Amino acid sequence: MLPVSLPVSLPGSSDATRERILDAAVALFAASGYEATAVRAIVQRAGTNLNSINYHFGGKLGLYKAVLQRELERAASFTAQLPQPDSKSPVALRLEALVLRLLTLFVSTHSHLPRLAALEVVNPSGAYAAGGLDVHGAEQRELRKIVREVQGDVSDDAAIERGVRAVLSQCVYFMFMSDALQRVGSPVFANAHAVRELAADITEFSLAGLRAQASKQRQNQKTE
Amino acid sequence: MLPVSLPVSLPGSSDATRERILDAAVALFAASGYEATAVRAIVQRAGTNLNSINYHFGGKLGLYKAVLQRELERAASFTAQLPQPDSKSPVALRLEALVLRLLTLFVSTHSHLPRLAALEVVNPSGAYAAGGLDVHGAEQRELRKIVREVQGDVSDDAAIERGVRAVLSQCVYFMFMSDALQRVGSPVFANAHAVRELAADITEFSLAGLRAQASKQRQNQKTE
DNA sequence: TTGCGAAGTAAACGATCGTTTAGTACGATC
DNA sequence: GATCGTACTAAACGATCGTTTACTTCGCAA
Repeated sequence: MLPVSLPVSLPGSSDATRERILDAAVALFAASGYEATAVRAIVQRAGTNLNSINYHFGGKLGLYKAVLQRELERAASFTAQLPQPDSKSPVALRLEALVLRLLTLFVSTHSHLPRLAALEVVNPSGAYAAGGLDVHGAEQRELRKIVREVQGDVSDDAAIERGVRAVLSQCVYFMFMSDALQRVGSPVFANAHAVRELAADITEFSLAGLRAQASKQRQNQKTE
Repeated sequence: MLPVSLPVSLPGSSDATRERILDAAVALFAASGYEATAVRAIVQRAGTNLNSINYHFGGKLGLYKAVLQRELERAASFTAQLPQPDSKSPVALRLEALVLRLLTLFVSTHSHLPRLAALEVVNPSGAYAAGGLDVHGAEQRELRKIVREVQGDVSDDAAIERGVRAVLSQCVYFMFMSDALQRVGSPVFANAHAVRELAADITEFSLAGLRAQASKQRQNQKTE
């Protein structure tokens, strides 16, 4: 046998090492959180030296921030290619597209981001900005718009907040619970079709809920 | 000055020391989770010796289990004195009472349990049984019953699961988010009145949602 | 009075943590 | 060809972790 250089797993250049570390780190951070993950475990998984994290990322925290940034970018580019109806479409359709977008952001089948975000929300490490809730800022703004539209004339700030919370809570639920549900054995969303069905169901449920909130609000305003 | 024995902060008997440790531990565990909490921090806050945890609880894990058990018992005795309408009351009333019970379980104004449970769900320590989701087993069973009742004739297992998930997700939302919301500055439920209003809103929203799910189900069955 | 066990204290142990320091290999540059 | 900066390696450092061991105190029973 000729001493050929192996095509895979070679130390490679700096960029390759960086990527290997990032790949190992995101898996471990997502599994156990920032504090509970040891840098020795990361470098062992990545097959690099103990010092490589400090060399390439300036330390454990720097690596963690790099991991978060990469996952955020990946998630953004993933949701960017989702269908996005224009603002003239019926509300029901726009709401369903938005719910699907949120679910895609929150269900951790292809991305580690939901898991990392859940860990950050429950136990913030400070690497996220402030509260770490601005990940889906654009989605939340659009949701507010849709809710106002459904509520119609009786819409005020408090009513909008109630509606947004009701819809959003059904989506974030999976960010926190998808791993726990899988752990218990409950069926989790294996394919994109199941996620679309879930989005349709949440939309159905929420549209009726929002209208009920609005009509209740209309009653209250009458009695005043 | 006579060498009088100080009336407060005396080491006291064993039971008093145990309670002091438990009080200090539950606050720190709830703040940072099991792993991130140091036993040295607990004993410092409790004003006891470093070895007191191993002496009274057999170790850090034993203390954690004792903390969980005490919080579970306290929460159970707290929700036990909540209004519970009999099974002949209208569904809307029973649903609202159930939602209020769930919210009381999940909003961490008077108890550390929701916070501990959120940390356990996202990052299980193993001290909880299996997945740690059976805390509200009785409530979940009753919710299933109510959902079936609202859905009426079109109710099957999958439909019930969808309904339960929709209602439950709006309640668990606060278990995970109440601390994060407070951190961001969003108004959180200071008094029992606000929680009751929230329960009424969730009930209103969910009842309409459940009925919409059922009528959709009815449509689907027709077209088959 | 003696002995004993429960409660509390002080000190140290071994393990693990993230980081630092020192040193090597090597291609590019002057 | 000497020099420099990049990538990588190996070893050690200081701090912190949970736990263990040895010891003191003290009420109570034999």
